[in-house]
Amino acid sequence: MTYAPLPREFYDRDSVVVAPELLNKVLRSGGRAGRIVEVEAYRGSVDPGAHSYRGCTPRNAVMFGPPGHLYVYFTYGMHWCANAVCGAVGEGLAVLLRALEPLAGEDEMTAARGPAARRSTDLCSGPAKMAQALGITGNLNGTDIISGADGVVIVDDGTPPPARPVQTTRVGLSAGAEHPWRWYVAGNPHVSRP
DNA sequence: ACCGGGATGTTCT
DNA sequence: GAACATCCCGGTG
Repeated sequence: MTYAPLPREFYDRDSVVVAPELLNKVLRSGGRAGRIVEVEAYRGSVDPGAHSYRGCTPRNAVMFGPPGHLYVYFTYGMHWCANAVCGAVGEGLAVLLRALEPLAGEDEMTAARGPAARRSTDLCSGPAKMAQALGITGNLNGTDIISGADGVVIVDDGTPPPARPVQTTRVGLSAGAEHPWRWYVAGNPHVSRP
């Protein structure tokens, strides 16, 4: 067991390459951790579904910064979602972390999620559920997930990515919905939707 | 099981 | 003023 943080070179590539390789890595936030089982790639100026499509704004500035940082955004008036920034500075690439299989801190996750989470598959089976379960909000936007200095890090525990991940179109988009840039671990019950 | 609507506030047109 | 990388609850079958 190595539990090595993913290095900068891992993130410094196109998000469409990084995304499927993030499957089966471990996201840790303080004492809570889970295996990444569902991701989506967002691709900047070529992707009308990406927040970064129309260029840098105060909201999406972190997406245009260095890879290996966390981009956290607020949506629908109540939900936070978290991405791993990829690619070179200025490209606006990121991978949305959509679902985890809980590995540690399940009691904290359950407390954070509230009464709606009755089963372990309710804890992190969606991007906003995952952020809520792990206590990730806007105050972690821009933090370094290579050093993990602010408590959030992605590590490799030695489990390889699935040889044959399921690839589909992304969830919840109007623009850019045709691109097949979502991947998940086949058969995993913690995925947001099959 | 599946579907429809409401919550709730930031961001950008 | 509209859209929004969502989720939850209550209806019906």
